[in-house]
Amino acid sequence: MRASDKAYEALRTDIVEWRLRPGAMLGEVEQAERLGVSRTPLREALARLVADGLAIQERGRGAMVSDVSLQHVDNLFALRRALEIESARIAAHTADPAVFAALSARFLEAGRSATIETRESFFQLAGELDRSIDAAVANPYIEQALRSLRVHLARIRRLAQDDPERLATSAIEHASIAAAIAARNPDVAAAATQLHLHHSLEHIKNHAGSREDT
Amino acid sequence: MRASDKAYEALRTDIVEWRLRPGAMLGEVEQAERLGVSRTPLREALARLVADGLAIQERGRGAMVSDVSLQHVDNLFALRRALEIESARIAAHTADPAVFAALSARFLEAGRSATIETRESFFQLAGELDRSIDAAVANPYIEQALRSLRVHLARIRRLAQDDPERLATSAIEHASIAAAIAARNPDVAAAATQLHLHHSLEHIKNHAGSREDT
DNA sequence: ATGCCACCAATTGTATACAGAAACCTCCAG
DNA sequence: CTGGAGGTTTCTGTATACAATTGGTGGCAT
Repeated sequence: MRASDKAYEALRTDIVEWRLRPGAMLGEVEQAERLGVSRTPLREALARLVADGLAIQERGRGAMVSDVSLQHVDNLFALRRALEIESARIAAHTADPAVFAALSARFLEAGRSATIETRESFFQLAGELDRSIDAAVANPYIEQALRSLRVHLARIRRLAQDDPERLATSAIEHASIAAAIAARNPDVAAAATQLHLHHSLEHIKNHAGSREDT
Repeated sequence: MRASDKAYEALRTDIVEWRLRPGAMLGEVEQAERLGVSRTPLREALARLVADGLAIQERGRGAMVSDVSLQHVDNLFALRRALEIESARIAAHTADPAVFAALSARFLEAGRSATIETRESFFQLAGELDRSIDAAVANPYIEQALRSLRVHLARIRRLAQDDPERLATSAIEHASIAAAIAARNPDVAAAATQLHLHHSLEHIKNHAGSREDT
């Protein structure tokens, strides 16, 4: 693996998992020494982070971890609506019903046994649905836009305080999306996605947690 | 201006305007000498092109200008539908009616006097509409996704053989979009955008030109 | 006391030198 | 004549040295 890739992955993970907080300065020399690479590959990594929108370049002072606020969350969900609803629609046209029927069943099962311990496995299952939709959409342009979007979503996930109740509801909503795609019904798939996004956003806005942990 | 920015702009323009054809290899040393910069900033420029999807990294052989085909056009328009329809919808909620009413009138005027000579001024007007919608949407995430999209659209524009008739029709379609936004009617704005995209895609697919010019 | 200018320190931006890896060509063997 | 292996060559990937720009700080003048 290239050193620049290693540096990029490390920095992105640190930012997404809030080890590098918004506003933190990313000095080239400092980060290069911390990650054990030279300034050249680290510079490339920083450029990619800026392109992703995870950092912004502060002229003369280096790169800074970009800010997150509820206003940003609204903006992010507007993009999410545009991309995910259309993706669900397309997937409902092209998907293999068996794959999504199976996913739907697994979501229903996850919804029945939702506790705070199953949180990680639930997110993994949601990731599987994402990948299955990507595969059904089969559109590299949409895929790239979604990949960029999901990085930001993973970062603001920490803003939401997930309780078992919300996880269970979310699982059922995911199950509905998968079921609609399996049924090859684009309108229902779009509606289920829109409903899920609405509830998800409402939950974040109503249960925005403080950031004093970690 | 930084040397890396200069190299990026130069290469992007060369690719968008088909001076660098799909499949062309972009050797670091060769391009660095051609553009009069060192390998380090050129490398950064190449990384940005790869991130944009205008080039793909060929392991061991450097970067290659990415391919364009009718299949890619379909994929690109699927993303365009997702982003532009939602953008039109949002703009119809927030826009200043006066701005878009004026744009609509200018599009109608452009549609009446459409010749092959007014082609460039028409594209400039379309660009103004894009920027006005961006300003109304006021969403950096969507804006970035649209910016990336428009680079690809500018490249495939050369695939379409624009005749005065299509330019006139397109102007009227743009006028409808602007008018719907001015009227603050999201559904009509979305419908007008969808119609425009459909016609635009149909035109490209039916009139795909050969690429033996320039 | 406050505002402005100049200097200084630190950080980014660029260039070049070096190392490692991959592709191509050549030569040999079957 | 064809296939494979080894070497050569050219490329990318990395490190480091140097230059230029910028932000901060201190002093001076008003």
